[in-house]
Amino acid sequence: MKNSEVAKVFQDIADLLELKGENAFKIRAYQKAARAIEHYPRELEAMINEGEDLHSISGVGEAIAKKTTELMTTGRLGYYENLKAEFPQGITNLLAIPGIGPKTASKLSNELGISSVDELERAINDGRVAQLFGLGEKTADNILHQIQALRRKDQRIPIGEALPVVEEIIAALHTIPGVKNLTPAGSLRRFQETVGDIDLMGTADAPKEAIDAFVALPQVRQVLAQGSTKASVIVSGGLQVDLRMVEHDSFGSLLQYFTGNKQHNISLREKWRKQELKLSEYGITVVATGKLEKYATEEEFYHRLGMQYIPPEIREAQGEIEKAERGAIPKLVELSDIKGDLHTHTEWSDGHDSIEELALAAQAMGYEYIAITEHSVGRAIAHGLDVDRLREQVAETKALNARLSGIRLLTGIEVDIRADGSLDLPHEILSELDMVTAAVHSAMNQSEEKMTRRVIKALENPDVDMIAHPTCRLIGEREPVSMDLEAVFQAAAKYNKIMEISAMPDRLDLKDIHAFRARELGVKLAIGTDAHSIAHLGLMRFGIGVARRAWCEPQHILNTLPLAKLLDSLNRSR
DNA sequence: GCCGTTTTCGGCCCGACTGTTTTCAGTCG
Repeated sequence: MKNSEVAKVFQDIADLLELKGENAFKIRAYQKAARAIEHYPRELEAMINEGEDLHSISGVGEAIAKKTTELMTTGRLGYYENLKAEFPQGITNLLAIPGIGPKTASKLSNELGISSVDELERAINDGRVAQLFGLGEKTADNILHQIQALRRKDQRIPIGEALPVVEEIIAALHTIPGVKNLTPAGSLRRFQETVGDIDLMGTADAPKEAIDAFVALPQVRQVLAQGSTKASVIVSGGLQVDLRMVEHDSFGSLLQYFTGNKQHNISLREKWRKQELKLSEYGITVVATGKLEKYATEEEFYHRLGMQYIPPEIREAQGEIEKAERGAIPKLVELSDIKGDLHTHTEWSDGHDSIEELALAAQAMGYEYIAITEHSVGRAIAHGLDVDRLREQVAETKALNARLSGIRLLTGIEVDIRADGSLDLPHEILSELDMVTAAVHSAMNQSEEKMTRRVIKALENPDVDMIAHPTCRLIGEREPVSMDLEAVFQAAAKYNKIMEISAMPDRLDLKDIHAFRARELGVKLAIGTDAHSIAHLGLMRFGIGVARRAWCEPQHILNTLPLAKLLDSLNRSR
């Protein structure tokens, strides 16, 4: 059973306990454990099989460890089954509707016998919901809107789609006088792979007037809530944007408060509450005196607490708070550390631009090198190269190297790994290239055992330097292939091969927690954009986001190396 | 149910907005 499935069971238990009116801290314990398990970089199933202790996961104690083991070994959980039997089936679906919490869901179930979204919609339409004590016309109407919105949008959107939207809104808000410091917060700032909504922070001479101007922007389609310091709106495209404004001198505290993640903030507040300090978006309040200290920057905020600054991408309650107190937060890799792109396509296969155009664009970005890695012959649909065309293309690349200065083109290929683990181009040609990247593009539904053997066989092949987009997932579209990543990483470490972090926003593959684990195991990583056009070279920042979430420093990322060292590291001696 | 620089019990983050029960509970992030 996958970690994500276990996490879902504990989240469901938390929902049911809420409906039951259980102790709020017990509910929170289950929610916290569910999140911790979902984001844990190793599969719990393997840990249990190897007799490892689950208590090492923060938030998992004796009871939840025991329940996890029962779930993993028997496929079911008695406690969960009993709990479910106490409620009508499907009732937790009501909790997924914004505005409906446990109290409202219970009321709907107990007084109107509602246990599904469809039933709820009917009850609103015939007026029964508005008549309930404590609810009313307005509430019923809001719920109906939320149900309709829920059906329109498919939950979370990839960060690659959200970032351009927020950048457009920021540009629009900059036209409001007295507004400064506009910055996305929340999951977007932490570079999580998908975001549910957009949290936007800013400061203003007069926050309330800025909020009023915000809701009047032409992009705003619907105003969900509006107060003196915050507003929530739906913009065209259906995305929810929450704007929060404070006065300029509190910006650091505001940004810290709303960047999260939730557990990072809760841990921090709990810790300092014991020291009689209250942390909020307005600053730090000394409880004894009631004095509020304001912080204009996050750096000052963390330093006041005797901690190093913690980069947003690693604020995930994964030990970063303790490390920051010891001064042990590493210097994470940055976009400016990147010296080149190791995964690009040109018009020779399915790319848009010529080799020269791509080379000049890379040079303009300050890169020292890019690898040209077309598809191989097996990818007919991508106009993949056979031996003859690849030789021609390599000849053109080398000619360009002779002509261009300041940028080095590496000859390469993104060669298909066939279903049996062999490559679809022969050693003779692969051995002539600067760099060989191998990737799975077919037979993706193989069993975990087969797929693992297939990829490990490619790693064992001396011609291969790197595995591209290792799990082949497309966020929101295609599930990752079934593969024992732990075994693959161990093979990659053994043979000194590179695993790619694909910066393509709908891939981000390896994903954060997998890159984290690979780094722990000593696997070399590289960030590639998989650029199919010049514009795609700019996607590198998304790969940097993943690498930072995986606690990668420059030395963990191969394409931070200058050209000579990179060539040494590839060690192909040709 | 978890956890420990108050360590095996007694705590457990903080504030904003909405609608309605008009002083506050419910919900959200």
